[in-house]
Amino acid sequence: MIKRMKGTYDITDDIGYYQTIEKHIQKISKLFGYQEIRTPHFESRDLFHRSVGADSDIISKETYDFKDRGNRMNTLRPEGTAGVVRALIENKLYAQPTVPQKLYYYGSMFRYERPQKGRFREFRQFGAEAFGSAHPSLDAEVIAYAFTVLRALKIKDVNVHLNTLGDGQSQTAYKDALKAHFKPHITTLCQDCQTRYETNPLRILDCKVDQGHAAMKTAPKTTEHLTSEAQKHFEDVQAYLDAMNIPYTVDHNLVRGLDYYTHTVFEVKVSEQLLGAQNAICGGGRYNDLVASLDGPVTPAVGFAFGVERLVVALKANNTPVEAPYLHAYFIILGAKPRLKAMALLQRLRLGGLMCDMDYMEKAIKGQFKQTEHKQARFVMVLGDEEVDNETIEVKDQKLNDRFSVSFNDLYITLVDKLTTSTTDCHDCDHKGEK
RNA sequence: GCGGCUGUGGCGAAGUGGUUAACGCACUGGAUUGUGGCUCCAGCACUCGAGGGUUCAAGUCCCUUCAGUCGCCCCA
Repeated sequence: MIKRMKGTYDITDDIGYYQTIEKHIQKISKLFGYQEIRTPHFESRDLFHRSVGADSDIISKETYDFKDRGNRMNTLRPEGTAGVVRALIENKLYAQPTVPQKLYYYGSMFRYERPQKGRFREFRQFGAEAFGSAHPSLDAEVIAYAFTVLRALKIKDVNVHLNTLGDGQSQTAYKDALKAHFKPHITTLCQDCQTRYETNPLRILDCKVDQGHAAMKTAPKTTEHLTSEAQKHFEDVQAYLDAMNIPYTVDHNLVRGLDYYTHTVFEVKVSEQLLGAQNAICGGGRYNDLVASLDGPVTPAVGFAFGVERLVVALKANNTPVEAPYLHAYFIILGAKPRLKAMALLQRLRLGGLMCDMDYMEKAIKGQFKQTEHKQARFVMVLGDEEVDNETIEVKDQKLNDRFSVSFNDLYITLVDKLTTSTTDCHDCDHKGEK
């Protein structure tokens, strides 16, 4: 038997969680004025090397690369920002009259990693990017946008961690200061931190092993090396967040793994109880230099990305109700002539907007009734020769535990009437009940 | 790339190296029934992730491998 590839999975019973998430994403994105963009699942390998950073873990050991028959080097996208930026430049979206350009995407990303809770090799991200404005109010809007999505999904216990990396000037000054600070302690740091010292000294700050190390407490803070503009930007972002009542905590140890961030960075975490080790559900920040570094015009930008699988885990732990399979009506068929009639009735009801189904297995009546339970049908009808001859059928209302007879002619209007006047609505469909 | 745990029918889950691999749910057929839902009867794994090995004998021991799961690194 051929099995699915490591780190992939089939969405079957959980489809309701994804549909719920997708529905809310579309709705909230419209509220914030963001338009969907769909870009390819694979891009030139160079794109990711130049955007995410060739030295980053994602590029150095996690990409799916393949050479195609034309000898082109392709890479399955490991994240969404690079492709969106490429599309912005290639399609000259930056020149469009609506500014800033506010875009969102939803789709699969690919990273070659060991799977664990909330982590897969093919996984989905929902992300947003806003281009063209360096104003701190846009940083705050993007964070509010992410926060509102979580609100809509009713995910509790979320915590927005906020930090600034400053502009390029601030970053080099800070990195130098960090290296100078840790240099005398280097031999007492953990193995990972010793390599981090060379590759990315910022990462030493959020090391779990050296958390309690004495040198950690006295380490210089990002804020101490900010230029005055960068400092002002960070304060303004916070002022806008305060004005919008978005809760956050400033976390000076927050650094991010992608190379392109400048100024604001943030992460949304949920409790570890819910998600385990991978409790960062959303990450993002400002990247003012990326568009230019990919040969576009100088274009400041800010964005975020959600891990959809992690949202699903959180939703489940939260017992958030999601859409479940449901039918308005089910026909139980007894014989060939009734089957013919049922097909005709079914088509009419379906065109009228009712979700209907019937037996196709020639099951015994007992088995057919079982199906009505599995498929959660509100109305159940038994269609035999007698019913066909009389053009009348008895309908069982499973919800109100009621039964009544109607002619075939009145069937549709009667069912619609019942669906729209019952005291409870009939799940998520076009026939909402009046409450 | 590294470490822990796990791998028995559609699902859950027993199984001190020794006859025909428990049981529950689900499913199928039948009895009963006011057209099912309760109850009763019957059926449903030549096989224990895969491949080797030890043994008279292996689901049970050993090795290899694959997969799942959780953690490290890193990230969503």
